[in-house]
Amino acid sequence: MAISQRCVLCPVQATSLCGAIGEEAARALSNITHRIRMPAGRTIYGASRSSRSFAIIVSGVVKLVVAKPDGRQQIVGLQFPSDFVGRPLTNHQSLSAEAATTLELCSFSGNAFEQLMRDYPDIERALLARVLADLDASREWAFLLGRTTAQEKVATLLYHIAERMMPIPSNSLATSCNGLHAPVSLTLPLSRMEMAECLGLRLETVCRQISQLKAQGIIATSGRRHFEILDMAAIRQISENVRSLADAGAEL
Amino acid sequence: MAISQRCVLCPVQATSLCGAIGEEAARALSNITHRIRMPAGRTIYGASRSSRSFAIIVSGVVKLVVAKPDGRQQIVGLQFPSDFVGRPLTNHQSLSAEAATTLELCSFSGNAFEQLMRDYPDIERALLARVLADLDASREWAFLLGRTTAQEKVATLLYHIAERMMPIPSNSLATSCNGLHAPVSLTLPLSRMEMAECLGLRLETVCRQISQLKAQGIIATSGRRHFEILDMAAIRQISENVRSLADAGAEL
DNA sequence: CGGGTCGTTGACTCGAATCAATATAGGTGG
DNA sequence: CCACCTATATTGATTCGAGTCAACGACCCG
Repeated sequence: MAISQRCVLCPVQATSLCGAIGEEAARALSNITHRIRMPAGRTIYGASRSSRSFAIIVSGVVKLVVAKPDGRQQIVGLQFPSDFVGRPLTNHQSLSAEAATTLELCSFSGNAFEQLMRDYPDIERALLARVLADLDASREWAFLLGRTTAQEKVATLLYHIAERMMPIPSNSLATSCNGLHAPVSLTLPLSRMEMAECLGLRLETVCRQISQLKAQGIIATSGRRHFEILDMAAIRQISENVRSLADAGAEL
Repeated sequence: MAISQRCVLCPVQATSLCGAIGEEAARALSNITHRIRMPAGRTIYGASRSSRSFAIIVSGVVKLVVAKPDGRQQIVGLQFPSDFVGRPLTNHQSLSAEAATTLELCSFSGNAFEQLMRDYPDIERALLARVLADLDASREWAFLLGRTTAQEKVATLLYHIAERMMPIPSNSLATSCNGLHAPVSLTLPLSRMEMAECLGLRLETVCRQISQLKAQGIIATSGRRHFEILDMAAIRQISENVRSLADAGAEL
């Protein structure tokens, strides 16, 4: 048996950390995991909660938030299914993680996981690879925050989310949009307010940019969170300067 | 002999990656390193240069830059003495690293280092710890870019640089400023333009904010890059919302 | 000492924030 | 199932901070 019974049906097994480590390590890891669900809005960890546990996202979206005493806050990362959530090797958290949508997590104790990292170097290696990718993504996002217009910010966020929320062939988005305009349909995991918090904008500005994209016939919306990208090429073009190497696999 | 002959005099040995790994690993690492110097402005690595090598900064400052074809660019990180420079575990770079000042590096081949990581898990562990700290710092910086005024940005940058450029007792800054206003003197490793690129501002805006801080008697300048922080408490206060856990050791 | 880069200051513009009013979605209870 | 109610979202009018364009000044080099 290659992978544990309980993992064989897991939809993210192949693309998550567990799929990047050896058989033995994967089996050891599966022994300390358990599935948990939580509703949107729940805080997974933060400056307050010090109980250390980590997780892999099975379904749903997690937002990483930097919040200051005066009320200002900035979403500094989104984590999607197959991403790792948590901050190993420290006891104090500088940011908090919240469920943006209903979540299904494959969760495990922080201490047990850190012991496993010591026992199985390939777990540590796989985590290092993910953290490095997160770091690249975070720095790419810094460019977005510092150097782009509101229009580019909103278009880029839509593009990134579309990219990560698409069903498998992970790069179907990049390829499909080179062909003709097959409209892409997606349900955003974020409210307008949360989009604004991602982008360093106010929610009114996000609204106006969305309206403008609609007026240009580039996107269409129905309901509050359902979007259709009618002209993927246009979205790509608007955000083109922001996605230098995004199609190479960086997260968020 | 605890550490190699050539490392025993190294000023950053204790605080860099080499100081966080075992004796045997440190000796193995010292065998593949060599000191190199380079002038300010030199590109260490980037989308163009694909020759993979890594380094630990002995003296000087490195800036990590995201640059786009249309000329916009954003500095997404500063690395100081004892920091690790390079991007292991990938072949393509999404950002470039440039010498902000004259540099002295302890450099080593990427392939040799990655082999060493496999042989000595504590090297991998130490690198993971550093990358996680960089990730925290990068996310903290995202808050700065997305949610603060020009004034707060400039004050925070000055504070961060002062923090990292201070001679040893690493946290002398935080403590000394709780006492009376012992003016701190520092030479910035950045031009106005580079400060602006760090902060997502224009250089004129950086100038105006510096002038304003001078007018308030909080800082004084002499020459282009020499600064004195006359009122550290004020600098801290202006940037207070930005440094939630900065004193806990995050880099940049 | 002279020239050129870098830094500073000023006048004006513009994009996003702010303040305010209205509209719609989507859940709740009747 | 429908009408209501409240969150959320949208749009409008205005303000304000930072950007832009331009001129001037100072530092540092040869």
